[in-house]
Amino acid sequence: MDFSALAERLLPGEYPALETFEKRYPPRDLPKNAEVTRLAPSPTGFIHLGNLFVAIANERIAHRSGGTLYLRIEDTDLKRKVEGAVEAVIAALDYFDIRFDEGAQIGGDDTYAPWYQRQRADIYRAYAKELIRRGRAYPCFCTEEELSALRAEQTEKKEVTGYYGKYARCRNLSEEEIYAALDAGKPYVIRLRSMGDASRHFTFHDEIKGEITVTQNDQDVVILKSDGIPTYHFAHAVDDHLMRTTLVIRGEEWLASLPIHLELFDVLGFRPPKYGHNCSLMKMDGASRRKLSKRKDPELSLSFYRQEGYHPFAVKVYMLTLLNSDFEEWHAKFPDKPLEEFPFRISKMGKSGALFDLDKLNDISRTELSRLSAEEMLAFLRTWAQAFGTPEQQAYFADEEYLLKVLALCMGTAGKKRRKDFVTARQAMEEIGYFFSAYAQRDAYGVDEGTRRAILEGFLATYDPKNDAQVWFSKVKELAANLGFAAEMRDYKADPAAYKGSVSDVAQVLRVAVTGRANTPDLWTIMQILGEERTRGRILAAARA
RNA sequence: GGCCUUGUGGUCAAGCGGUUAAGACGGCGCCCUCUCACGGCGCAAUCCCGGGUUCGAUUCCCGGCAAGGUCACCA
Repeated sequence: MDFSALAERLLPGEYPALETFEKRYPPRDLPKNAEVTRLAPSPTGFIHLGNLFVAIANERIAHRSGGTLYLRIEDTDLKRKVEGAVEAVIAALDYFDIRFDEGAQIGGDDTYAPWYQRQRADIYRAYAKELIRRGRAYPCFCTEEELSALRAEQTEKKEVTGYYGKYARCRNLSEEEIYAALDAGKPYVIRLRSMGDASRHFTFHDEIKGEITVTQNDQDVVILKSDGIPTYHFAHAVDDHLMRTTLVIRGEEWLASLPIHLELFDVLGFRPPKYGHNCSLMKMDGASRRKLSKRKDPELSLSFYRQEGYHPFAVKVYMLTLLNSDFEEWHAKFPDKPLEEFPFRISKMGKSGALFDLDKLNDISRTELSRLSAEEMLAFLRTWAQAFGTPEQQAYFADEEYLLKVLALCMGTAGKKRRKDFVTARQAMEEIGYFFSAYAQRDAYGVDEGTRRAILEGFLATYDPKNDAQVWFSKVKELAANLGFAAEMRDYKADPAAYKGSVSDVAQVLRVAVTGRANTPDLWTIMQILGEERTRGRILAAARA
């Protein structure tokens, strides 16, 4: 068969010689061990936690090694295209400090552009044409129906499904048959003529998984779809070669198609990049674990963390904790060092899928937020409240001096003991609500009505906002003693039966009256912040209730 | 079902032939204490199963089993 003629018929016209691509996209001039990595999302605009997970790994490795991270858009499937998606992806990653050096909408070095695969159609076709010329690719006229019938037949016979070997009908079409089909205007795809044997295994070194056993590919995969646009597999081989990617870190769902990619690199005469297949994030679903799914799990969406008000830094710390097993220890040891200084290593990445643990994230969030100054916290809360807070919460920012005092109390004084009251911005805003408005909740006073009134009225009788904490508390103790409560905790503990309760019960009544809560930070300070008028008002109201 | 990957407490995990099998989260208890939070101390809880190899296996080998992934003109 005259393959050159066939190639001309299938992909007519002049295409650049393949060497011109090699010249146009020369090897990169980078330091010895620098890695070139990339993120290659499809333009759905939806970027989830799993993407972030892989993105952080790619970013860290590229930049730790003095290499390059670029953004390529895999828009070969029109159905996935969403307007504004690329900007959304860039913004979402930027929120977590992931910056690209070049790529779609980045504006860096554009030597390796275009970054949208649709704009590279001619490049893929040039390579496909060459493959046809060499007899390593061929047109396939099978229809979708025929293909699914084939699949059904294979399933029935318990054989491996797919287009391969004797099942690859169009692989051995005669010249006459091909041209007849072409003349009849039948639609077709271009398939790879695989030379592999699926019964043969070889070992492959994966940067994350180590030595793995892989079978050869024998599938005659589609490389050019009927619209002349390449499939992922083909575009991956061509682009990652031409864009001079050195390391591909991707989700382990790609591991199964690795043999295809390796054969493609081989038939194209390219040297494949190094690969690292990253385990995916899992979630507990009943008794079994499964991959996080965007339909079922709101916490997979990055917008979830924004809406809840998780600090991006905390999310990043958590991701890093899962990504590199020794990160947590390093971060605990050097909490003030920038994350960029952590010696991130691909060899430290885990081999098995980690279960996403919200408890752990919350703990990290608490710790990271507690490290913020009150001013930083305020700025963080303000940004969140503007987008997601209630109008009432937004009004908290009218008096920032007051808010600052509240935050300083809830976070502890810098340098001294830190509190960890805040997990997320949303929760923090709710937490401090009682400083601003009549609290919605009212926890139990823990004493009978008469006692409550006696405590409240007794407190009011000697309350003086000018008293310092010591004096204030000694008055509370005195009040406790007068009403039959133990003024000292140890007295109470020594002989509980001798008292109605302890000073803590008295304080509890005051606390609930003023804040509505059984648990708050230091009560004296709360009264100081609220001021005399509000404090008296609340206690009075509680005494009369 | 075929193929691939993975299997250390509830979760994340150190570990690489000999350990009282780290640490963190969560749980529980105690201390501190006006409550909470912080902090400190402590407790419970783990090497998937069966065979080998070896003086000795969590660690190496083989076989099960379980879980996950994948089998498109989607990426």
